[in-house]
Amino acid sequence: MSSVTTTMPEKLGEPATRMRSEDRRELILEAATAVFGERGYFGATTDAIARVAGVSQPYVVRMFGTKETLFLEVLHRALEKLLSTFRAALADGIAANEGAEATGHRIGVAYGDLLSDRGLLLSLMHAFILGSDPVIGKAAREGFLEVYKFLRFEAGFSPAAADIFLAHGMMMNTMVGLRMADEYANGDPCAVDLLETAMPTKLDLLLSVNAESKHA
Amino acid sequence: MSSVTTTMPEKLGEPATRMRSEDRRELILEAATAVFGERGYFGATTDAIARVAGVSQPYVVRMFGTKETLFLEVLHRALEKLLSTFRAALADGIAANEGAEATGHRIGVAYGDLLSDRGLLLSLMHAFILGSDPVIGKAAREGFLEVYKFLRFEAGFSPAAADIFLAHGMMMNTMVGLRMADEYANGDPCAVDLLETAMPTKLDLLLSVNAESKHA
DNA sequence: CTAAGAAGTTATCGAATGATTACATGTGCA
DNA sequence: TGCACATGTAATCATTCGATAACTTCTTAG
Repeated sequence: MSSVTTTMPEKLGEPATRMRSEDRRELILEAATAVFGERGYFGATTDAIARVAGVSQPYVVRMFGTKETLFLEVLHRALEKLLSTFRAALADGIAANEGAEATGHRIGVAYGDLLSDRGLLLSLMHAFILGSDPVIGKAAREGFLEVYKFLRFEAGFSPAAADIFLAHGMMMNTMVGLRMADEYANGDPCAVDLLETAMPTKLDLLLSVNAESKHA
Repeated sequence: MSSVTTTMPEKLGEPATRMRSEDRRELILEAATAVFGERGYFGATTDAIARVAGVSQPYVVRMFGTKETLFLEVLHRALEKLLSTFRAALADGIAANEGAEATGHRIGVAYGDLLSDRGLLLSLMHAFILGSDPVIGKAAREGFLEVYKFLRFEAGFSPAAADIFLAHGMMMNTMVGLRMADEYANGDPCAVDLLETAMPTKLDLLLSVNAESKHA
């Protein structure tokens, strides 16, 4: 959930502090999500993931079998978290006895909250544009359709509403991936307009997350 | 412009037919656009690009110096073509004495036409989510802002209109990258809804392009 | 206490990749 | 014609990367 920098570096070389493999697994998945998010599937190395997670490279590989399997696991987790966040927002909206539109807005806000984890949304984005890959592409398509089906059949969005929602989601992801907030900080007035329009109510969050992950 | 498959394979091993280096350069850039689009900056190899272009791998590297320079050149060309296509549409709209809204729609149609080159839009997308890369990220941000400024200050879009336009563009790019049209062909009714809503009037084009690039 | 299993590491391997060098061949111009 | 340059290739190199093997150390059940 929190930034990767919370992980104690463990001074690699000295064995990492012992941990139940289940917990270590979570650390590695978190690290992998961050690294895959920054560099994509091919650009990320198991060694970089291992360093961020504070373990040795072979440990990462052995725990997940292959880099591809690890990526698929990251992708699966990201979609799971996305959908569970959406479902929670939907449940809140229903509990509050809101109309459909208010609940739709609530899910949009929930999406914005996911921005605090750059890696999560960017790993998804990277997967989404690797559709040609026989394995990753298949998983990405299925995942995307799962989200679409949630919007349509659980949240009650019309096709047009789902399209608009997803389009703005892709736009926000792109702003995050571009690190457009850097340009905002640099004072480009266009970047200001762009971000303020594309990320309503979420700009402060994006700026802080962006600054936080700057020392990578 | 046209598909990469139009390039004669040249039966590598036998020297490629002689050509002015300027023309060969275009062939390589076309091949690079396709390969970078499919696999991204890190996933694409200079060897794969060379094979598609019908030349040897060292030739590609020597002509552009480094893979990074080649990618930057591809990125630059893609943005140039995008903007020149938009400017042409804008000029047509002005010549036809249309209102602002009709011209906006015309530019949207022009964007749809760019879908016939998977590589072009997907290379852009790959660049857009590599914002953390010091070199590629910088170029990608500048390029995106250039497009934004065109919409605002040449085409006269409001910030909100530009946001919506770009959001739908990112959505269409994502559909292309996901090869969602495959799922369409597989008969998933949700994929049908999704694509028909996201790519109005462009579905037939997408499906044909997708099918054409299937034998990769 | 001790043996067995769990948690990690070091060492290393083979394949892939970007890059360099040296060489071959075609082409246009004095 | 012949030579200089442009267009290309083959051979090869050093790194990097994912993966495997073999070894160490901690923990815990009996």
